[in-house]
Amino acid sequence: MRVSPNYGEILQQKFYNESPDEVAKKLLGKLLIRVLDNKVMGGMITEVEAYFGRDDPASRASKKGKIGDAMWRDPGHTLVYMVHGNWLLNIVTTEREAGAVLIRSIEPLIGIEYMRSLRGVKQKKLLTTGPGRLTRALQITKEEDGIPVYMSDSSIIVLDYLILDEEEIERSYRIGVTKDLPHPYRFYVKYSDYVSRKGSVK
DNA sequence: CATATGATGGACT
DNA sequence: GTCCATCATATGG
Repeated sequence: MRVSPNYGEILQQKFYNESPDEVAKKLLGKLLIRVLDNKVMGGMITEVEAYFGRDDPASRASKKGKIGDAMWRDPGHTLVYMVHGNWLLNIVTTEREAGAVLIRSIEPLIGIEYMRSLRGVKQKKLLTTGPGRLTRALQITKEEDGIPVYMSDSSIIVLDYLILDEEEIERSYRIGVTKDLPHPYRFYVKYSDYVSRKGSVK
């Protein structure tokens, strides 16, 4: 693990213009920033999942509807939609193929008390570990759908921070999907406590 | 309009 | 581990 020489800089749009699994791994260790009511909150991305276009039975892009259509948006834009009563935050990847990265967990670093007030939980661990918990702590809803995360005046931004080595990244099958691919597409920071579930693929 | 379906979370045994 | 409240979509009558 090392700190990126570009620490603190906004990741450019081209960062997202790769396959979902590549972008997912690269996003681990980066900073997710949320600006709301002249306040700032966020933390380090610790857990993500990659979703592809066609040939991915778990992806909404393989089905009809506006969520699937949105996965053909420009890279680096948010994609927010509701599942099981929770808003889920994704970032759209490649311009050529449908795909997105689901942000599942972050380690709270900035504006922790503000996030706590929005979530109403005592434990820091329960603040932002889990895709639904994360969006509630950062107050992300349909209002935040389609935002470019590479623009400095956006309300959701991703900044450069850490660069992780391969061996610091654990992988497993995606959580909660009914039909998964025969390949692990969930990635998380191995030694982080801020991960919704541990466990790897054999 | 009615109902089924989740990329979930929280309460509970 | 199990159960079920949750609610935006999709789909069928």
